[in-house]
Amino acid sequence: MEQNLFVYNTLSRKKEKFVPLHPPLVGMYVCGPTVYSDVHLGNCRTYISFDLIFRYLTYLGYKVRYVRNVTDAGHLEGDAGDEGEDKIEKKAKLEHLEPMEIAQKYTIGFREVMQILNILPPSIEPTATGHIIEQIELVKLILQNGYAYEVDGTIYFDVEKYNKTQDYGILSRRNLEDLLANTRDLGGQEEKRGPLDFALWIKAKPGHLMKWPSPWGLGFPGWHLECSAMSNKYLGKQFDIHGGGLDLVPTHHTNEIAQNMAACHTNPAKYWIHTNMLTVNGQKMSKSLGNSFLPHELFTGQNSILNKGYSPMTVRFFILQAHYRSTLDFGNEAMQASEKGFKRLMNAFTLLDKLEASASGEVEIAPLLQRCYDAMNDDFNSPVLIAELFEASRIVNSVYDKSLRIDEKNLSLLKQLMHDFIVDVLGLKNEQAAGDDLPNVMNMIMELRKDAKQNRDYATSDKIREGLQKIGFQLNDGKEGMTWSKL
RNA sequence: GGUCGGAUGGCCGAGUGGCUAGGCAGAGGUCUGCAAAACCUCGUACAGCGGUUCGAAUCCGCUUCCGACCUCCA
Repeated sequence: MEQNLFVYNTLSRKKEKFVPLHPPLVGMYVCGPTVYSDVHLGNCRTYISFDLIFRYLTYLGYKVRYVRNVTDAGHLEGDAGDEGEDKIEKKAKLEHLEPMEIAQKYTIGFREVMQILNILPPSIEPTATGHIIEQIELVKLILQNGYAYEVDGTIYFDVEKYNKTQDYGILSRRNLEDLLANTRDLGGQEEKRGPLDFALWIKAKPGHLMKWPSPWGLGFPGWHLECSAMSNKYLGKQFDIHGGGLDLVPTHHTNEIAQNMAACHTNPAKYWIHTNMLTVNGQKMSKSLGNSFLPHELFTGQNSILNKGYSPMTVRFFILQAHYRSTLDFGNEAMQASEKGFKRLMNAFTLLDKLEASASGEVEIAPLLQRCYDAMNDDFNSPVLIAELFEASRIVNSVYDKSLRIDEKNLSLLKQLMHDFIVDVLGLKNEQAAGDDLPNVMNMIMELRKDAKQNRDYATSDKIREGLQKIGFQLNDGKEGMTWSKL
């Protein structure tokens, strides 16, 4: 179909034409959450962005295998190599639970949030603990190829040796000298040959709960290893897209590339895609800064920085109104703007079914449709797509008001356009989820009000309208009769 | 401190050499019993200072401010 998709590649820092390695198949790997706490809204932004990408690629007809992992072991507090405590294990000790109980709890919570935000499940959602064998095999391979060394049951990746033949900073565009010059002395790392070396496999200390037997004794895998092992297993040595948050570039993805290069002699992904951060007052949303909040708090409005709650689709719409590579600043004013805008869009989308075609028309939808494609083909530019959908909404409203005529052919094209891009590509859905009987009941009430109006009994007609308003329904008098919507 | 990125109208946000998105808020109008919605019109914004150019918000340089990464972070 449309073969003019351009994708921004972090490797080249340019937009590149998207050409899959094995069309029509597309392999995409996205770094998922570490399940030791609730995901906050900033995390959600990344998964919404990749959901958009997944949806659009699928819409274009590609057969996408989308792998998004769940990290349930190996992610340490402070990346001091082997000195930090496993995040999940730490939490488990605090709450007197099994580590796997922690992982289970937050995995379920994560999936719930994903579903509420209408984020499609990936094709495969592998866990680190489910792939210990694959990770051990990968460590063996890296050792064999001479890019790692063992110190008392812990295996380190030798960054400086790797950089002699490869470019360690290929993704982050930093050279080794600069990196070395800026390394902090964190102490407790005397085992390592170089300050940048990172652990592939870590010896379990006495009392460590999550550990597995390996050729080097009881231990557990390092954080970066799982993604290399699992992407390799499910997508092959080389696949099309590897993604994640921008903050993963300098460490996690840099080390991932080094691991794959050392083991398989190839950069795992052709296109590296990174999503930008969600900010609050210009600052990155993060747990440590204390400016993060949970999706649930946003939906209910129960957080001091929120002046009210916003529906999940409003949140999704808000996020899609910015391009994934730009920072997006969160604010109550911006949320309210999105809430109204989203309502407007969905209102027009609903009205679409009531439109009547004329024998001849004054609008051509084809150019508008092309602009929708153009927007998405330009590195998944959802804000521009949304602007075009508002243009479509204007057409819908004008036709509904009889100030514009549309013929049969263009009307059906318009219907297809709005459905495809709103529902399939943007993944938005109408939340006015009317119960089965509600439309009939509302029609009945509107009949009564119509009669009252015809009898010039405005006291009654206003009473009906105001009464409905109080319980959350808005009546709108139009030329073509009354419509209603949920407030 | 090092590396990188950004500064767009009241707010959020596209764009990136000429045709100056979009949403929200605001002003005026049409419609309406009144509202609401919808439609039409409007505000002529691109941190500052230089430079390149017929022409720059868009390219180059400098300055100021902000942020990200270098500790874990989507």
